[in-house]
Amino acid sequence: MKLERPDVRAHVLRAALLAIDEVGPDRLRVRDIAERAGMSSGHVMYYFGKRDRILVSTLLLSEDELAERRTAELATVADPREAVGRLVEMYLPAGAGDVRWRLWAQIVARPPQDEETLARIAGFTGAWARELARIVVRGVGEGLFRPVDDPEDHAMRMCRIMDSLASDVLLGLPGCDAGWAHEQAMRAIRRELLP
Amino acid sequence: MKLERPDVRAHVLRAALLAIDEVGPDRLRVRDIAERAGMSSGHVMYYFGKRDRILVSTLLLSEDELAERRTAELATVADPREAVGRLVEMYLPAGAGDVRWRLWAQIVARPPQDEETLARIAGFTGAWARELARIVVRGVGEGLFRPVDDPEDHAMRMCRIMDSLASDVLLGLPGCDAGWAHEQAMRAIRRELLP
DNA sequence: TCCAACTTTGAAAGCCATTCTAAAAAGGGA
DNA sequence: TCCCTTTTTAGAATGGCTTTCAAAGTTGGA
Repeated sequence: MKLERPDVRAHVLRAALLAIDEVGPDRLRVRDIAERAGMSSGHVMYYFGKRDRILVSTLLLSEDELAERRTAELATVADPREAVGRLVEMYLPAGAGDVRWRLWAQIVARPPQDEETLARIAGFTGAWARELARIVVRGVGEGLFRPVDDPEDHAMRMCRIMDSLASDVLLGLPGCDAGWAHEQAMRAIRRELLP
Repeated sequence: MKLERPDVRAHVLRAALLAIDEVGPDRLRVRDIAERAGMSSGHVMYYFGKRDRILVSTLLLSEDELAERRTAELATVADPREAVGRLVEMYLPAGAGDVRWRLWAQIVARPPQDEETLARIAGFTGAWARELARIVVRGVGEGLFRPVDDPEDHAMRMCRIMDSLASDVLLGLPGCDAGWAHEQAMRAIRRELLP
């Protein structure tokens, strides 16, 4: 059986996700990926050209998948209050080793240059904010939340606060674990939504 | 003339700051620092042991110095409204290449393990928030700002929003330059302070 | 069946942090 | 001042990892 070019890429990215989970994106060697994908390092390079591009592509994949899971899962939550909690839980890192967030950290430390990738990255954060705004609007409509003057703006600010909380979790600052971050985020969000 | 041990370290860190400004913390080679400090690479390693520790120490130095400049400079600003603007300007990156922020990004991507360093890092962000809170309290006292229920909490949230804005600037997301970040930060802060 | 383009491998090149060796310089105590 | 010990310094050796390369293997179409 033979895999088409895009399939091989996807296969490599899954291997990368696995490998990153085990060794972390900073210590990740091309060989770690190649081993897990069952191919040679040179072969992986043939498909991606640069180690960095593997990381970026992996983040894009991971973020794409999470976005899908997000919309799917949030669709099943009727209560907006609960939906906010669920979104926050999905957005924030599950711990200091959270793959998705460690990838983000890596990308920020060494940002891609090409405009197209940057645009996609911006799109991700925008999508999260819009999703949150949608939930808030629904909650306001149902009289569960206090009206917000600009839901998009509010949502964006909340996502920004969560970004920073995530960063503290990743750093492993004393007392800053996943539960703490969730608590902090919820407090900030509730502050504006509940009187 | 002979430099004492701590002086040599400081000398190296200044060289590092210079070097980082020129090549960026990610591409920074130990040799880049050594050259600029007028010593051999081995010698630099003798003092720091690991390249990573140079980066961490450089961030700590840079952050210490900025904290000093901050308190010095803010003491000269009478109007709290102006002081807030000044603080925001000092906090946020001056551009995508901002040394201090690129160092932060590097540290988050590869966090130090030792508790003492982490505690110092946490201290920095705390100090920023306290400084902002102090200004806000003063402004409230003078009747310039709307009263805030918990100034520390407000300040921390604002700093978090700025962290995330900084990250967008560093990434070089389309439209996210230093001016944009300043504008966004000010809007978020004013939102709660001005009615 | 044969050719041209694409895949795949494993080794070579080159770069860099880190370690090591040995020389040089300081610092004291007699 | 003269040794001896400790610290500092330079520069070369090591080992690991990305990236490049050359050659062998496949595929698909003419």
